[in-house]
Amino acid sequence: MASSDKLPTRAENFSEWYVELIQRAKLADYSDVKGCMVIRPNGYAIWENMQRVLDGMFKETGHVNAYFPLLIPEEYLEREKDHVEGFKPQLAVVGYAGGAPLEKGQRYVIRPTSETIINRSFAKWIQSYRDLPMLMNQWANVMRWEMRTRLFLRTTEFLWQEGHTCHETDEQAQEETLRMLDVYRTFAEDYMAMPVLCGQKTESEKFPGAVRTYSIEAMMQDKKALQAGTSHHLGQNFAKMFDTQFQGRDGKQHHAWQTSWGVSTRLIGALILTHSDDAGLVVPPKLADRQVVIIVVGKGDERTKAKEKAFALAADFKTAGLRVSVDDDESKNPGFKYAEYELQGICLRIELGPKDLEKGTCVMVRRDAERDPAGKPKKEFVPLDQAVAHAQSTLDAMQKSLLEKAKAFRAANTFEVNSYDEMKKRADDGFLLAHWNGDAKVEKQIKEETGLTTRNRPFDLKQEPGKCVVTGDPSPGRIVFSKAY
RNA sequence: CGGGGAGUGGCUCAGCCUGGUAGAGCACUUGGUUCGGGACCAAGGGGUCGCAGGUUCAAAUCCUGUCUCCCCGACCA
Repeated sequence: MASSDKLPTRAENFSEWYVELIQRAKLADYSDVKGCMVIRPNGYAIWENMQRVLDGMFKETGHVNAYFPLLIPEEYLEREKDHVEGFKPQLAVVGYAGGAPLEKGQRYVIRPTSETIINRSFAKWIQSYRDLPMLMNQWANVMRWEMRTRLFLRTTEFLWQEGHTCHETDEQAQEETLRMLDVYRTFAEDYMAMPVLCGQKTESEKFPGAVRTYSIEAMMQDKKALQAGTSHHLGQNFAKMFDTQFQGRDGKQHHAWQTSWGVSTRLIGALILTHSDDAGLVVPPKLADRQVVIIVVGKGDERTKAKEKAFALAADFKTAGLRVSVDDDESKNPGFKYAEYELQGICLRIELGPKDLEKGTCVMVRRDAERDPAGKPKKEFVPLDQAVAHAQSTLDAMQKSLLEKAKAFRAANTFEVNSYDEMKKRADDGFLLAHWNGDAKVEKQIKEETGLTTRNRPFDLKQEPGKCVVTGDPSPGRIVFSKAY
């Protein structure tokens, strides 16, 4: 088969590699609706695994799921000044329904996020401090009109979860905001094998209507940053606009302190951009839809025997809790299948053929195995009776190794910069840790002149005073600058 | 939204300049031979040429508009 069947390499054209990989691995497809995508079974399966894990984590931290309407009265959004200002350019509005135009005041926006409509309900449900905290989450689709879209990373409609909580005090809301940020960090690192920087966003980068916004920021393989999740302390901003009040322990009425937090199908984009290679998709075992595929090799009687073994082996894998399938399709050559399963990101490939039957072994190939100069990955010959145990330990090792590799990559592409010149020179080099005086105008100037934006001020970055790289003004500590998605 | 590129069977593209009844490779279907890194032979199926107007006896081809995708910017998860 010709080279046209290969993906463009990351070095050749990173964007094209990304787009083609998604389509060839059958993760998603374009639709006829501008800016919207179809998530195909291979992609949706990853999302389902993410949902399952995250939902479990939300439940463990005391949250319950609910569902609120897709359509929000236009007027609700207008109540919170920053909120409407922030979202106005991205709204899709329903202005025609039931066969007739809707008057202003009757129109609906398709939710870009649900703080407003959820507060209408919270206001009814909360009377006393005894009703608090109220810890809720919804899995939903949202719509934000975008100028430029990219599969998974930015689409007009996307799937996400949005957590919304109410608390008695500022401190409790703050705790919740950070607790959920930490849940996101755990998920990113332990499941996605994607290291993230947890920290606070600047004023200009915060959520419209929030008091403070925190984010997890990851570094993609092209060294650009990706905001992978956000957690907001909303203060009493929405509570005041929607009268979300409770009678406190002091007998007086108080507005609730609120938080909201979300991650979206963008995480799938993050996963791809973090781990995948020139052969195709790489998915960490914990999130992979199919962890193991057993490919039957051979012909005639030998093939029949290999097939029997393969199904027996698959049954053992299933018993051990692994997600496995057998491929005994005779119309495709093994070589084709190897390439195809690499493209689709199956974590572990097992080859089972005549030579194995003779020796009582099978061949195992890790998706992230080292490759020789010809591009062939390293193969392991494993006795059949050790196959399950070996596969399990291999998948564990792969999960760890992906995280380590991503960590090393980030470390190798993170730099302290001490002058504006240096910052300009290194603009495309990754994460730049620089002093900045905190002035939004300077932040904007840097963005316009270099394309660099502030990502966040990481909690674990030691804050030592210094001088702003642009103005020379005092700076409380370094903040992360980077080009970003 | 600005600059650049592209839309022709599922995919990659030729044909367009110079209008005349739509092609190739891959993929797909069937049969056979193969099978440990993208197999081969044979026979088949599949396209209102992105969409809408216009010019013309005649439009994939010329003109106008429009939509979508890709790349580079501005806005954003």
